[in-house]
Amino acid sequence: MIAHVDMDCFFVAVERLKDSSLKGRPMAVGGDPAEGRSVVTSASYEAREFGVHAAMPMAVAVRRCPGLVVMPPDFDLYDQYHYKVKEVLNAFSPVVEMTSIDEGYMDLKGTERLWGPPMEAGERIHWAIKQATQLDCTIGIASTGTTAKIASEEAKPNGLLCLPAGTEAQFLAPLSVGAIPGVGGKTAALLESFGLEYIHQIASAGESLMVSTLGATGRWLWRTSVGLHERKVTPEWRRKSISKEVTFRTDTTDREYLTAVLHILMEKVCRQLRREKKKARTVSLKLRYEDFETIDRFQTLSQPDNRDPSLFSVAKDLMLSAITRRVAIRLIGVGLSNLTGSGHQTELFSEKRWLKEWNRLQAIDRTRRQFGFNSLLAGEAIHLANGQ
DNA sequence: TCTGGGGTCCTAGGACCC
DNA sequence: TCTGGGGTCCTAGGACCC
Repeated sequence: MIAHVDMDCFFVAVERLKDSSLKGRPMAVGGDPAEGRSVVTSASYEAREFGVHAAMPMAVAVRRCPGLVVMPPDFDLYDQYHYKVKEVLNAFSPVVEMTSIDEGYMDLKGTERLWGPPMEAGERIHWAIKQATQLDCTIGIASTGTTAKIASEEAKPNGLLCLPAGTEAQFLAPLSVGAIPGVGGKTAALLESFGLEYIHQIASAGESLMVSTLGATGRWLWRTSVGLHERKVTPEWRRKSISKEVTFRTDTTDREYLTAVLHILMEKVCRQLRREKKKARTVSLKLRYEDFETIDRFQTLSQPDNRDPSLFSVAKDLMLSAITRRVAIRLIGVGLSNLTGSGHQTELFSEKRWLKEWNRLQAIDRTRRQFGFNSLLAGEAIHLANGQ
């Protein structure tokens, strides 16, 4: 059996540990509404009663819920609690996969002798998390990870739902298709256009009909609908990309400004790349125009690299050729993917210049760790750091 | 009402190779 | 004249998740 553990209103709950006067009040974690262009990251149940939910523009949230308390996110603290939760889960099973900051899967196979049957294990885990963090969570347990996740969603908040093997389809039947992880608004609307509104309707449509109309998507939808879709629990997660993006307070057409911001973003992304001892072969650039049209441009290099100057020049060229419209830009982002372990063995010996450059960047990274990011900024980024 | 930032995965077409 | 089939890599776009 697989357990899915999901922390309840995670960010809000952690904020309330810091400041207990926030308990019982409608609150949200997210950007300051006065700063504009921010969004709700996490909303308390009290705020949800006013129609406030995650991803809602903060300006709208404040309008809907006068008196909403807004706290800025404190990701370092959330990270600490994330690790506490992970430690608890690891004490119960060797096969644990945290899939985000506030949820994870664990395989309960072989834990019965220690922790009892699934329901009992679930109770112990629930209690242990509360002891270790003072936080509430909800646990779903089922024969597959996907069904377990749906179960935990249904059991919120502070719940525990264990589906005995064989009862999955019966549990899933009355739920709407949107309860399936991976089915968002667009897919739900598409399914509805076929007359598929509830999970049991997908189940009774049959596998072959689902496959013939929706291909591979139809297959996993059908398998999910009858509780057969497997989701493996894979403990070692490996990051596949690193990216940074910013939305401007005011849209801009100024290419020098865009270039300078791009430079800062690339420095940050490269710093993280080197910290993780990796190299990247693909550089990506993202732009969002003021009308929300969003484009991506990619370039894959023949050799992986981790130095900002060369990666920046690729990103800059991508940006200059990507800007084709005369519309102002609201967001710029840069990403690195096709990551490999830094594997600098060959170059290290064959190319002295490369080695020198690498050592220089290492020194810069060290300085920044000590004195903060803005203590060193190269060329095009400098005027921004000087408080423009 | 006016839309963040960090990610993953899927699809589809074109290039290229055998 | 009409023209395979499969595999892999790359790019662009989109959906989705927290």
